[in-house]
Amino acid sequence: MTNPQIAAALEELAVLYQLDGADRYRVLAYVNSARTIRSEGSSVEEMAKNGTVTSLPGVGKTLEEKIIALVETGEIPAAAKLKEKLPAGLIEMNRIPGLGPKTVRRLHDELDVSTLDELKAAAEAHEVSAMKGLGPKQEANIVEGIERLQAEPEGPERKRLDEILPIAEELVEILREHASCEEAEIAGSVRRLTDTCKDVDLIATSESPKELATHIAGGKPVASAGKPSETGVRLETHTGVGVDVRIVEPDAFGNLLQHFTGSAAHNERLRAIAVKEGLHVSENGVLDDKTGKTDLFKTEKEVYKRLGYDYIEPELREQRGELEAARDGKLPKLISRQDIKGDLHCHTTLSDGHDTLEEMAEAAQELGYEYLAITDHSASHGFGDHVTPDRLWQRIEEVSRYNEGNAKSKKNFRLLAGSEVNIGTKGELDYEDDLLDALDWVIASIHTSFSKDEKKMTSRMIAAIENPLVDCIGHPTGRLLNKRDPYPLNIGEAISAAFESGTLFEINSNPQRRDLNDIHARMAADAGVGIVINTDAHRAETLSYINYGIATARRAWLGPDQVLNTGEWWK
DNA sequence: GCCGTTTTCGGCCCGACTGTTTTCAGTCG
Repeated sequence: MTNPQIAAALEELAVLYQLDGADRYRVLAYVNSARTIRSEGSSVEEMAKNGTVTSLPGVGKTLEEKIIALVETGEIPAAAKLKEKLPAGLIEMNRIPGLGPKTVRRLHDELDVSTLDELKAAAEAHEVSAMKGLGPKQEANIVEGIERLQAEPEGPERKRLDEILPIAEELVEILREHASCEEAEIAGSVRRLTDTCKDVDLIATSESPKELATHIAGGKPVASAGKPSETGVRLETHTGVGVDVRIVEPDAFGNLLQHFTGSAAHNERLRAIAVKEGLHVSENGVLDDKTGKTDLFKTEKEVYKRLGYDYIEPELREQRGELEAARDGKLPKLISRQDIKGDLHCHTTLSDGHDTLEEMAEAAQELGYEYLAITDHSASHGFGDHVTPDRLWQRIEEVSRYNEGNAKSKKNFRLLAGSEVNIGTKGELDYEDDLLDALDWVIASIHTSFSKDEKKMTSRMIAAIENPLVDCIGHPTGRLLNKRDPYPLNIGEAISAAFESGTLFEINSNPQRRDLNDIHARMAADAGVGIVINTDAHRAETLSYINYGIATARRAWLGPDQVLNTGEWWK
């Protein structure tokens, strides 16, 4: 059972407890433990079985028991029991925006409704607005919410960062162009550069906030807008992205930016620690119990300093140890775009790429790189764009001639002859050893047979890792964001094997992949596995995807020393 | 349900908004 599956089961139990009227802090304990488990790199199932799961923060004796029952029997007894008592429809009702567990429970008890259809019928018969504390607006909201839920049962999909970032940047420019706008920034998960984002948070300072809110509401990308107010406005773009714009007075810009950048978990921990020191942190400032005074700060750096921390980069604010590190002066120096000296994974017209070897080389030099590995697909790629051994031998010659030409003109740039070879179902590669040996650089990737079980996939992967001719594993888990789950793989075992054999792992920068992800990349680097950040570009323009890979590396706490293509070509 | 330099019980982050109410509970981020 994967960590996200365990987390989902605990979240469901939290909702069930909530509907059952449990103490809110008990509910919170389940929500928090689910969050911890979701961002844990090691297998929580294994931790539960070997008795170490209580080492996770927020997981105690009771949760340990429940997790063990879950991984052994597939369900948590307490959840099964509550499900007998509370119809499944109640969990669905809880997903109606604006409707929480308290109201859902009252609707069930007082109107005897157990399904979405029954609730909708009751609302349409105006039974809801007849209840104490509920009125016509709630009733209309319920009908609308049910219709939306039935049309789109999964709820709105989170957008990938590359789909949402350009919109956020366009909107923040529209804020900045207004005369009354002093400062405007992207906040929220977009600023933390997460893989996917639910919506866009923008913050700004202005002496005429309502005017600024009205201005952004009339922006070109905006399809609809709520009522602009003194504190901001809520928008929806033509592409269906929700946008929250928050505006405050200029003096509190640092507090506001810190607050709305999140993550929620980071801020909750930050505030909990502050309370012990008599400080209360919010978007409106830092209140000191001793003096009764609230301090406002123009920059985030000052906010963190006031609370006793070094400045924490947004990508690190995920409640993964960054607060402790910032207090002890032990935050890592993160990698940045300027550190990257070359790209070690791209495709040309030889296989399925759009541009020629020369065009890719040209683009790499424009990015200031010193080297670029040409890694077209291998002999069994299929789709009519496989590369035969003969053709790859020729390609090695072409690369060599290109480099000779460059040497004459004294350019500090070279191409590397490489390949992205397929890992077969038993871990075998699809070129002969002498050809692989003649290449400068070999990436091995899994492109077929994703549905084998974890044991088979792991041993297949480890066979490739242990092959001395393999330099690097490409997109190691095979996921496609919002499209395809990672194949089953024991990442911990793969990391150990890679460390033993000196094989590198790739962070694939394609924004649909970002694979390794932040959690696994941090795990691999902590275990001493070398990381390379590649784009897997299939055309010259997409060499710029490197920024997404760097974002993942930063979220993984990586510095330039842990990423090999920050130095000159080493082989 | 978890946790501990306010320790084994009594706390547990913060504020805005909404819809319903005349002071607030519930929901959300």
